[in-house]
Order: sequence, then C-alpha cells, then structure tokens
Amino acid sequence: MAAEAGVSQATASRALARSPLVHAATRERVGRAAQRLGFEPNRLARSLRRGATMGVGLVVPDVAAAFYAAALKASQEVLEAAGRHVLVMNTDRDAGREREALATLRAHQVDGLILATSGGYVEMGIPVVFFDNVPADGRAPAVAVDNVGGTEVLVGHLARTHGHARIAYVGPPESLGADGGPLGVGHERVLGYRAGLARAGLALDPAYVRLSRGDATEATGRELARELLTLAAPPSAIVAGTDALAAGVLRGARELGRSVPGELALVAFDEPVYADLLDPPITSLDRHDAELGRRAAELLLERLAPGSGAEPVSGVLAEVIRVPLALTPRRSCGCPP
Amino acid sequence: MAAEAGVSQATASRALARSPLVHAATRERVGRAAQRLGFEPNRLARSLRRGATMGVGLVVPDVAAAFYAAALKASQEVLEAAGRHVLVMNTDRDAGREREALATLRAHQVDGLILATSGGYVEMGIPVVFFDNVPADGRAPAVAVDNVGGTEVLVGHLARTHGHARIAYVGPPESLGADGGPLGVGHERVLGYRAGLARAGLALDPAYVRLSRGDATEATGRELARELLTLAAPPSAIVAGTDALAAGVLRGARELGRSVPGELALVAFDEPVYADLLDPPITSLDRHDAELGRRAAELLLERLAPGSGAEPVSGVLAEVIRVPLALTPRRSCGCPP
DNA sequence: CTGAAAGCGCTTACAG
DNA sequence: CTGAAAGCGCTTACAG
Repeated sequence: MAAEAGVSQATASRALARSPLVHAATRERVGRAAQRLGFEPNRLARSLRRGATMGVGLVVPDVAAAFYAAALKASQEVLEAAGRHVLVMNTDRDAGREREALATLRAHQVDGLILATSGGYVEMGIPVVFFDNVPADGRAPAVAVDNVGGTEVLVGHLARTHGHARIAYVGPPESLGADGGPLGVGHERVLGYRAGLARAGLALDPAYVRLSRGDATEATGRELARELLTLAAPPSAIVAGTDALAAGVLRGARELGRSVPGELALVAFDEPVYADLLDPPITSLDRHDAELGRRAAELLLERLAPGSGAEPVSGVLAEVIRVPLALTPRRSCGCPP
Repeated sequence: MAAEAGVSQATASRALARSPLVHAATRERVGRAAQRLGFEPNRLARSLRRGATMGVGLVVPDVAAAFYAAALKASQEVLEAAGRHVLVMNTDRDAGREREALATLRAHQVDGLILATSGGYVEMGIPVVFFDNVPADGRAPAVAVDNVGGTEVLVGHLARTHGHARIAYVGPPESLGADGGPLGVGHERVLGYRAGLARAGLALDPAYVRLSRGDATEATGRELARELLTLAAPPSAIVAGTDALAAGVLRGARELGRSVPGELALVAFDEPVYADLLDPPITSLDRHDAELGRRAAELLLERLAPGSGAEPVSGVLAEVIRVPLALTPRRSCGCPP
C-alpha cells in the first residue's frame, strides 16, 4: 500500500491517521492508494503495538433474553459511535462460565468491561461498569433500575388502588452466588416487596414469598403460581418479579381455572413483550432496557477516556445510576380497559 | 512467565499449546507458572503471527429482534465450543451500514462470516455462510427456513380447513436492495402466498397483497391492516409475514372493532412471543431461530476446517439448507381452543 | 526435547 | 514534512 502511494510505511500510517504532520498532497495520494487497493489497516497489529484494542467486553447471562438483547444493542451503538467494538459473552447464569468468559475477554485484551454479572466477576485491572446488578462493595460504577422502588410501587398499586390484602410475590433468586458479591435484582426486589407491604400496613406472610431456586423461567413461574394458588389461604394478588415469571404465573392460573384479574390480580416488574395484547393485558413497570445499556456504555466511555483515573479512589464510592420506573396499569391488576 | 518457569519463551509457548515436543515435566512446570501468574497468552499477538484470529463475524439487521438474538446465541455456542469468538454487528437493515460492518470485520481479520444480509454484502475473500436469506447466485452456502412452503401451509390452512376465500397477505418488503443481490425472505414469502392461493384454486387479488415499504414493524402491520380492513371488500383472513406484523395486524383489527377470529382470521409466519397467551392465541409456524443459528455456525465451521477448499468450485452451487416449518394451530385462525 | 531468531503488520519516538 | 528502526507478544521453522 505504502509502495502503491510511493511513500514509506511510516508516512502511509500517519497519512491514514490524518496526522497533521504529513503534507496535504501526500495524504491525498495515500488516501487514493488505500481506496484503490481497498486497504484497511490491520487492527490486530495496531492494537498490539498501541497496547489498546478499542475493544469492550459485554458479559450477560443470556443474549437471547429480550432484556439483554435490547441493552446490548443500545450499548453497542454508543460504543461503536465512539470507535469501539464489542465482544459479547454469555454466561448462561453460571458463575463458572462467567469466569471463563472473563478469561477469554482478557486474552482478547479488551480495554473495558460492561457486565451483568452472574456472580463470577473477578477484578481484571481494567475499567468495569456493572449493569442490572449493583456490586455490594460499591467499588465499581453501576447502572440499574430502581428495583426496590419499582416493586414497592407494584405492591402499593395492588394494595391501595385495588384494596388487596393478600399479596404474594414470585421472584428471581435472591442471591447471585454465595461469594459475597453483588446481591442483585433478586434481593432488591424482595426488599421492595417487603417495603411495599409495610407501607401499606400489611403483614408479611412468609408463605407468600416464593423465589425460584434456579432460573427465573416461565416454567418456574407456573410452578410457583400453582404452589401459591393451592394454598389453604391463597393470595388474591401476585407480584411477578420478572416478565417471564409473570407469563408463567398467568399459565399456572389458567391451568387451575383461576381467572385473571377476576380471581387473581397480577402485576409484573418488567413489561412482557406484547403486554397489551395478552389475555389479559399485563400491568407492569415500563422497560428501560435500552436506556440501561446506553447509560452503562456512556459510563464506561467516561472511565476509558484518557486521564480519567480509572482506579477508584479508596473510600469514595463509585457512581451508581438508578433508573426510575413508571407503572403502566392494564387489565391484569383489575384496572378498567 | 517463561522466566518464572525457567524456560525460554519458545518452550513456554509450546508447553502451553500442549505440544508433544516438550518434556512432560517441563510442560507441568510451565503450566504451574502460568497458573500462578494468571497468565493467558495474548490473542492479538498469536493471531497476528498465525494469520488467523479464530474470530467470526456475525452480521444481523437487529440483535434486539428476538429472532436474531436467539440465532446469535445458538451460533455463538457452537462457535465458542470450537474455540472461536464472535463479533456481532448490527446493520439496522441498511445496506450502507452493512458495508461498514463488513469493513470493520475485515479490519479485525475475522476468519469467516455468518450474515443475514440487508443487501450490502461484498465479497471479502473469506468463507461466508448466509443465513435467513439465500443469495440469488448460489455462490455461498446458506441456511434458511422454508419460506415458500411455510407461507403455502398458512394459506392452505385458512382456505382448506376454514374455507376462507378472501385471504390477504401483509408482509415484509420483497427485495433487500436493488443491487441484484439476494432476494430474501420477503420475496419468497410472497411467492408462497401466491402458490398457496393457486393450490387452493383461489384467484390473486393484487389489492390483497400489502408489503411494507421500509421496516416490517408493528406500526406497519397496524397500518396495512387498516388499509385492508377498510377496503370495500375487505379480506376475511390475513396471513402476516412476520410476528411483528401479526401483532400490528391484531392491533389494527382491534382499533376497527373487528373481532379475531370472529370477523377476521389471522395467522403468522413466525411465532410471536407468548403466542399462546395472546388474545386470541395466534396460529403460526413454529420458530427455528436457534436451529438456524446453530446450523449456520456448523456450516461455517466446515468451511473453515483446514483443507476444505473454501473457494467455491465454479459451476457448482453451494449447499443450501432449508429448515421445514410446522404449523401450530391456535385460536386466531378459527380453530377451537 | 530446547533455544535463538525471525517475522506477523502496525505505530511512534528519533533523527534528519 | 519524511523515513529508518525498534518493538508490541506471540509462534514456528531452523539448528542444535
């Protein structure tokens, strides 16, 4: 390529990098030569030389889940606009696989990390932004929805607007692994449920709290709903901690012939896909998948910017962004169409 | 690291690569040293030296769409099991952005490509597998669902099982760009619609064929449904070419007060999320997102295997895998619950 | 079985 | 403004 333009490799490199050091005419000539040959500098070589790849690792439990897919897309857009590329890794919600994913990412020399951890995070010496879950030790910045406040709103709506007193909760597992790491959404949503009950002056019945052991899938939601609905004193309303769980609860209720919202009111934390077309339409908190992804990317970009001491100052907690969530009432809670 | 183990860099490299050339004891020693230091060979350097990155580019219109997210995940699993990593690129269904994505991928020296093209594909001299769309010239292998057969089944079900004679079609755009490239799913599904009508002995009414201009979104489906339903002689049934379109059609019908399936039967090509929980449950072809992704990855792996002449033999068409689709009848077509 | 040396394709002080 | 040279961290003939 340099030969084609009749300059040294060094000059060609500088020309392509739009260095002001090279003569405008030379730059043009190199540009044309590159165009002619379809030349594109080898990023591997560049990265190896520079010691920075411009790559960012994105670690999620499951890219096929609507929430992570949407967040990934938003993150990617922000990152690519900043000239970076993204390496996505799935952990399948397994801490071990997360550790492997991080090792792979390190081997690829990514410059930074955005992760929705499944409990396998290990410090890698590069800037990291947590997303979805907030690390308990406050050592890294994080972006998450307001899990506590959101669940409280859900409980409050059932209690105050619809007068329910027997409100159960079906949610994702409380802890993300026993390593004292981030507690995450499962924990926070239970907290919100309790706070909601307390604020409504309702007592907490332990039998009304059902957390999934493993994955929070539709199958689990169905299972837990059946357990609740066959109790001697079944709940009159259920708060589902995720959209998949809500879908499962709906199936479970149908199988037992309980009409929703007639015999059982149902509200969900995340908005299910086609929430308004479901039978009945599901009352839920609005989704902010893309916003979470975008904000996480922006936060990482800040920390990646030269001169932004990526090392956390000891004693100072990293920034945590909490995205507030609003309720969209639909029919499943008992609200009119 | 080599120093830590007391061997040369060459020996360390060979030991880590499990070369039979190195003494078992040495291999052990190196292994322990690597462990101790948390050493992971730099993939950039390795790739630069070897001339192969083990990277695969995956180009899709939109990772946030359930179909592509699921396919991506399946492809990624297969590829990672084979020691490869994946670089995902979104094109937002724009041929120009697709070309940019391909340039980026080339700069990253990916070894191969899996792409659901938006019309911007340019030959890159590396093995490629098309997915979702089939290239018209048959020069590259491809994995796709049986668009023609599937749509035919949908029309046939409405005509034969339910006796509909006024069956309309709402589908994604017919062409993926005017560059004579792959015609893709939009084209094939219209073909299947026509074939289905012909086989059922029904005439084709051009007014009953509505293709979205740009994106096949819910909004478009709603729009096109309204156009159809306000015709002097509205259809009694609609075949939606995608799940998003079907959701839009359902909304459009509701807004106009037409009950589904009472006044309008509806079937969809792709199964909508929570299809069985919708009001009414939507009759559709089963999804094979993951299977498509998996098969595409396997096909690429074959072509990437050393010794598999990646160059197509001229005159010989590349392998095209067509995944057959089965119908799941639900209520929206008029079938009993 | 092991090591010294070359080289993958870039970028960037350094010298002119 | 331009070029020669070093070096990023590996792998792999080549020589022992």
